Amino acid sequence: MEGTNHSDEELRYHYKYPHPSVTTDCVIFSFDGTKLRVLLVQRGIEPFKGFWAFPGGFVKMEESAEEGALRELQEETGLRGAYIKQFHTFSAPNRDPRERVITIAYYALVKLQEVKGADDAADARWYALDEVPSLAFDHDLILRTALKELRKQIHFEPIGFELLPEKFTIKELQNLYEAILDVNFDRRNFYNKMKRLGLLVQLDETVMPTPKKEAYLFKFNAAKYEELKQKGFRLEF
Amino acid sequence: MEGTNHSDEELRYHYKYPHPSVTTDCVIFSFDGTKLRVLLVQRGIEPFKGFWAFPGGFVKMEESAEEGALRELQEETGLRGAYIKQFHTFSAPNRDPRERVITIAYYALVKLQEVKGADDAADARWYALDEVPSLAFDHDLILRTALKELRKQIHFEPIGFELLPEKFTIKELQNLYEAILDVNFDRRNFYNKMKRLGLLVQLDETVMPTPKKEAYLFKFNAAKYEELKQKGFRLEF
DNA sequence: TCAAAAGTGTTCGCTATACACCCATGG
DNA sequence: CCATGGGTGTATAGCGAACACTTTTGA
Repeated sequence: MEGTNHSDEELRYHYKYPHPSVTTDCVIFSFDGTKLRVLLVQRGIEPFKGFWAFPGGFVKMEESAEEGALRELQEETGLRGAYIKQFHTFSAPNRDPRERVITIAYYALVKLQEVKGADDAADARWYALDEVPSLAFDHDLILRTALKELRKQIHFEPIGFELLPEKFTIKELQNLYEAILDVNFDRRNFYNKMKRLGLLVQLDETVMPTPKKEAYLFKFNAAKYEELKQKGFRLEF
Repeated sequence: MEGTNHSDEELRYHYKYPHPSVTTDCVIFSFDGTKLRVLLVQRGIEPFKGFWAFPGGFVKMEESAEEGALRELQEETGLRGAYIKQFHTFSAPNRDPRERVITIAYYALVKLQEVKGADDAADARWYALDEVPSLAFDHDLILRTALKELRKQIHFEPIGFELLPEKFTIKELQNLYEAILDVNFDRRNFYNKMKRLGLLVQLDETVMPTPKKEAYLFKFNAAKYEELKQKGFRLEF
């Protein structure tokens, strides 16, 4: 395919061989306290007009794909320097009907309360995982792949904390792991395991998540994590 | 950068915006019984002329990146359908001094004895991991990343078997895992663990790896692996 | 005073780990 | 007959999983 439909004057970049377009797409995960959510934007133009898709865009010539993904993330959520991870590059020849587009896909983990303001755009919405509609292009596949990689990743690194506020209850942490891995843990075993790992610091503060009993707040022990990482450890869930 | 230095007639592909080149690079691992090895090819042209690098090439417009990687693998080793896995896409703007090149990197696991014939090319050589010289472009980084991902992957899937012949001794399997993970296991514990997992089938055949005592041959129990994968299991090493 | 949520243990069985014994073979 | 390598076992400690008791609070 020789470029797209523009007049000749606009086609200022010439190559001996055909070149694909390269984009980044960003699967932005957040956690609402109960469910994992992803940020989708509604397409205003064809193809797939009206369909929902992940935020994304072309990789600029002077930036790396990761910088591009961070730029997309910032444009969409206002966040700088959130956790992102490249998880797969999608390159099926006809994944975009217009021209050959290869997309380098990232997932991002953001704290919902840090981004709240930015989601008042009419064309952007946080979808719970079980409410995600059929998506544009191959974005269904991208989402499935992102989830699979997120679940793998969480066995090696405590990335769950990227989705929680600074201070959180054990219950919230458990809900998060259950939402990501789609399993149920025994409350008391989860507590014991976390205690043994030493990745949590119990604070003096408490909150009343329900009007029944107060619950301690915890924060993530980053120092302990770095120490464990040196020795090479495994998170088990 | 507006393409490379060719006469205008040759530059038949025109785009409104600059497009990067997209290549695949293939880190081909094998195992010689003691050490993990990677296949390197020596560059005949600038830049990095004389340096060693991973086999790679442009992704054709009608093939996916994975198909391109399989094609590279076949050209270099003669093997069709070996195990390959995409592990990262490298996109630093100046990773190639000529023009913007983004590379989708795969690692392949091949059985050395199936490829023996193909490595008589003067410009290709199997290097043991601790003998790998300084590589062209960012291929040092690519190798480090490939190894890291291979080590992760082996915790979830028994990909080690892709590097061994059909029939092998427990000792060979242990050597392989030790080479990949760069650790040492107790011979008897390794044996017990493998036995419990049920992923091995002991054959009636024996060999004499050393002139001391005969050793049983085993083969991989693929059916058992599929069964375990259904239930969701974890390989521990 | 009772139901519901949260803090904190205990017990049991399995597995990782450390370690031991026996057998076969070549020198 | 002994050194070496390989097959197979056992004891212990620690963790995962199942399960219990207590406390606090609002209704």
